[in-house]
Amino acid sequence: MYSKELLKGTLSAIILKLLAENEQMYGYQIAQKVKELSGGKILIKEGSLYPALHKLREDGLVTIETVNIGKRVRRYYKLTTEGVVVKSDRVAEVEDFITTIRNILSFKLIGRPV
Amino acid sequence: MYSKELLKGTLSAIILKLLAENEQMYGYQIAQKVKELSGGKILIKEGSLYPALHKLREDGLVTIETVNIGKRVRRYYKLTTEGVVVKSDRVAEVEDFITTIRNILSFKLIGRPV
DNA sequence: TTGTAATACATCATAAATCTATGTATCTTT
DNA sequence: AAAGATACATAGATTTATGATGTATTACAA
Repeated sequence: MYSKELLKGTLSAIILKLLAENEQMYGYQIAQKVKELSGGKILIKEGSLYPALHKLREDGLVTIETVNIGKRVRRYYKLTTEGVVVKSDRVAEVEDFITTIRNILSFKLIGRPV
Repeated sequence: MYSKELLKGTLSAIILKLLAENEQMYGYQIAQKVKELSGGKILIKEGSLYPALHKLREDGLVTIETVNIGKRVRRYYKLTTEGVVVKSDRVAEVEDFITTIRNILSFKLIGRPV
């Protein structure tokens, strides 16, 4: 796991990005997906995830749909129209920021297979 | 300027990196250098910079030398032996983190292999 | 069948880091 | 003479992630 401070400012961008790609996801699923995509290096804790999702809701960027799976509750999150727009802005900002940091820290570019 | 949260966790790595490259620097100079290297996109505020520098001192990563320039005080910061080691760790961590985030957000690299 | 891990939600108190605002003071340029 | 740049510093507010804790169901292994 990375120093927890590093994640700050990027978590909402990550969530918005995943929702943009997957149409709808529930909280636990988002955490698992991030764990998977990061090779276990980013583990989003419940205390981070749910407040972040509720804030996205408050900001009007996602809608919540509650579904009962058997006796268990599951809440699906979907991007709103505004959420789609904000997602692009946030992701672009993180991308720009990363480019700047990489310049300052003199990181080399390494191609990754897609 | 980026969302201020984005900088969190990277500031000390940036400072350590600059000190590793420049042997000794003073606070104001560090702020100016970061501004320059970031194309004006990262503006480190005094309220961020000086506490960060003092913390590096407390952690034994830098030494401080006070110099009088005319009647003005200037404090030069230099990496300690431990500071050199920690600098490499911190920079590597940020690099690794950035790579992970880039994967998740699917940033494209110029000239990447397909 | 019992217990443990995984699934799935949630909140509160805390910690860490940066920013805003404020302060002091000198030097340079107009 | 005034304004802006240089140069340091701290207190308090803010943001955001985490740790700890809580509830409850489902699946799997001992």
